[in-house]
Parts: sequence; C-alpha cells; structure tokens
Amino acid sequence: MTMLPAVIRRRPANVQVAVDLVILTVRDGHLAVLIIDRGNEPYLGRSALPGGFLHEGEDLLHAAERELHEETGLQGLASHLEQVGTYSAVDRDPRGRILSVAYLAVVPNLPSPVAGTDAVDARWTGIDTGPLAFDHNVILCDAVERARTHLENTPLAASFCQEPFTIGDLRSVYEAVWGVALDPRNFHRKVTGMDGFVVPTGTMRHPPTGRPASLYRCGPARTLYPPLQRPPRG
Amino acid sequence: MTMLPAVIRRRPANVQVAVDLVILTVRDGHLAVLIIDRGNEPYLGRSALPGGFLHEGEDLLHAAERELHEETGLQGLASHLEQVGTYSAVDRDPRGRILSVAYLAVVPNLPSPVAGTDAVDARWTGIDTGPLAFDHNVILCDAVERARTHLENTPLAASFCQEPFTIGDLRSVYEAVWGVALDPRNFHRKVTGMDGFVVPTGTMRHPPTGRPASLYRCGPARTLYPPLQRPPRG
DNA sequence: GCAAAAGTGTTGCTTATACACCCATGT
DNA sequence: ACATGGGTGTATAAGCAACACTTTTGC
Repeated sequence: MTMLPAVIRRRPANVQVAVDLVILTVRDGHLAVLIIDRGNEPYLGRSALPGGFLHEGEDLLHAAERELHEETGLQGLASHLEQVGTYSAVDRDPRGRILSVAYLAVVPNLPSPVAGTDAVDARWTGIDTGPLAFDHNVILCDAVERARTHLENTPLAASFCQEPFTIGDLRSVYEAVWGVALDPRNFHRKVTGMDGFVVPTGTMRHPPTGRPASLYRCGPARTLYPPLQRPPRG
Repeated sequence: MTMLPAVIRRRPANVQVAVDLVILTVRDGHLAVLIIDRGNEPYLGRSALPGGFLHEGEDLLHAAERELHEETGLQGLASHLEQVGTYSAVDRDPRGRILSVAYLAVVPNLPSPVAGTDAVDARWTGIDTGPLAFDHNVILCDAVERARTHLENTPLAASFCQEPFTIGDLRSVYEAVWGVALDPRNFHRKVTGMDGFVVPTGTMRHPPTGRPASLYRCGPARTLYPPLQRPPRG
C-alpha cells in the first residue's frame, strides 16, 4: 500500500445505478429477446437491451417492473422477474461510473411485437443478435444461461406460455430454450407425473388439426424435484 | 405507496454501493461463516457480515477481493469468489440509500480463526447465527443456498479443502454443507468416476489411524455433468 | 488381533429412453 | 381416408442405494 494513492483510492466511489432488462419469449419455436435501438448518446443508433436508471424511493425490483411495463405494457404477476447480476467494469459506460443490475424477464409470446410506450424502436430478435451497446452481449449471455438452468429446476417454462397451456406448448418452450428436440411422449409423462408443476383445468384446446389437447395451469410447486435434466452438452 | 410528486420520483437515485462478504468454511464437520462485531454506528456492537464500500477505480470483484484479504489474509486464486446478488431495499441502511452487492467466498479451514488486519473482532460461527445487522440474515441465507446448489453442479467443494485433499475430505464438505450423511463407498465411486472433477497426485496421506488415503487435486472441470444430486429435502 | 478408515464388488430397485401403438379431431 | 398432434404401454438400458467384503495402516 503506497501512501499517496491510498488517499485517492480509499474514496468511496460515486456511482449511478441502472437497471437493464433481458426480456425473453418464444416466437416461432425460437428463443427471442427484446432489443431497442438507442435514441441517445452514447452508442446512438446501436442496438441495446432496454433499461433505465434506478429512481429515488424505489428498489431494484420496482425499477425493473417499471421498465418492463414501459417496454411491453405487461404489469403485475403476469411475468417472471429475476435478478441476474450486477455489472461493474469501471469503463463499461463512457458517461462515467455506472453500475448496471440485470434482470431476467420471461413473458408469453405477445400478440403485437411490443405494446410499449417509450421505446418505439423495440423489436424481437433471436438471441444470436449482433453486437450490442455497452456490455449487453455479456449480460444477455448470462441471462440466457440462467433461463436454461431455471428450466431444469423451476416451473419457469410456464412463464413463457399464456395460461391455460397444453403440454405441447410447454414442450416447445423447452425445445426452443434448450435448443434440442425432446420426445413428446416421455415429456408428457414426466411433466404430468411431477408433483405440483401443472394442474389440469379440465378443458380442452382444439388445434387446427389433430386431437384436442388437455389444458393446464401452473401448479403450486416453486422448484422441481427431481429436476428435468437437460440432455448432455453436444 | 406515498403520493410523492412524479417530478420527485423520476429523479435518478443518488446511491452508494457497498460490498458484503459471506465467507464460508467447514470447521469440525459444520458449515461456518465469518462474522464481525460492528465498531461503528449504525448497529454498533451488533454482529454483521464483513464488508465495505466500493472504491473509486475498482470494480465489484476487486472490492470483494480487497475485503476478503483484509478480513482473512487470503489473496489471489486461493479462494472462490462469486456474486450472489444485490440488495436494494430503500430502508435497508439508516445512513441513507446504500445498495449492497453480496459475494460468496469459500475458503479452506484456516489455521487461526482469522489472520485479518482490520476487523479484530472477527470470528467463525455456525450459519444459524443470531440476528445480524441490516439485511445480513437474508444475504447469508441466500449465499448458503447458493453454495448448496453449486456443490451439485460445480467442483466448488474443493474450494473448502486445502490441496491436496482426500476423497474423505471432500465428502465431509458435502455432508457439512448439505447437512446429510452420505455413503462413503458410493461417494468415492461417483467422484473418482467423474470426468475432470479430481486428479490423483499419486501420493498418500496417513491418518492417525486407518488405511492411508490417496490424495487428489482439483481437476479441470468447471461444471459437473451429470450433477451430484442432493438427497430430497426432508 | 483389533479398531478405523479406504476402497471394490454385487445385487436389486428405480428411473430414463426409445419406440410401438392407439386416440381424437379437421379436412 | 388421411394427416396431425395427443396420449398410453412396454421393453431395454442406465443409474443409484444398500451393503457385504477386502485392504492397509497404527496401536
């Protein structure tokens, strides 16, 4: 420890805190993320994750809910929100010292691309989107990995579906997020045999063609035991 | 919900950022956490997790490493550090708006309680410690749960051991963190049969009584597949 | 020899996978 | 009839828990 630098380095950092959202859904059998085009400097015109600054008198989860509502119109418990991590590289934002807390939001496939208010340039893209502003590629990668893991251990997949949903709906979520094909018969047995994952509504959905499927809602389970194991990394 | 004018609530929050550490180890077959007695207001004299403010010019991981070094004398890659989450309740700190980013540190059983510098009142206690300052009980709970999960999917358990270690050492870590008894024979087979978890050194350790045990180091694997499944919650 | 901890073999049960097969509907 | 997706049964394989048994040391 040197004397002079110590005086400088011991100063508590003066920081601002932003919240960035990774909003995931499944569209056309593929995992998609909501991306906006930035309207301000820095990175003007560049693609980025939606987000904004933490306001006075609100905690991070409220800030994330507010941003989610502004971007998608979704509100309340209709979606699943979870903290992914906090990103703090000193040079991550050219405006100064800004920490970003990333949240993962999983929403059902929305009818219109976005019913948001502020970010009119929002759009859904595949998760292999091009370069994003700031460190948003890293954040996106971490959030997707988190979603994949949570599919194994929690009923998160149901958050991708609008209730009520069929077992086939649920399976297509797993296939899209994990990027693998699953056996429909074994998947059906595993999910319906699991305790508290899904509960039948007693009603049916009639697809354009094929046998009607039983409809389900999300059950009371918060964790899946045993987990639905993802096939080996290939 | 207060009726504050919108113009106030839209102001970006002015916050400070702290880093709090959950430093875990295994002592006498039990999971233990490093706790300090606070020397300043607020919560003067109360037990708390070690921590401090983020400094200028350092990111969160560096701040966590600095704090860990100040508290335990440990430095560099000898330990495992991982972000657990960011805690942001508006009233979590009476001094004002202070966010805390929690880090989990897993260290081998240290010879002396603590070889630290600053916090002379640091001590190891069981994880069922009494009430802590701030929201530190919640942070501790989250961090322990994270460690338990990571034992299933990563070679984290080796971070609790000083290298080289025996399979029995490793097993006692699982038993302490999970709080269950495991079959030594099946555990041995599972771990040694796993790809890249542990690599034999070729040397032996002679216990005071009993057959000598082969010594191992941590292998190259970063994730365990298939995971070492924890027995059902009971 | 005896206690203690390491390590191996074996058995029986549980679970997963692959796939044959039947069901119910729209066209 | 036939295409399409929903759902059940079953055989084979893989994995796991339980435990008998052998090995290697200190005393």
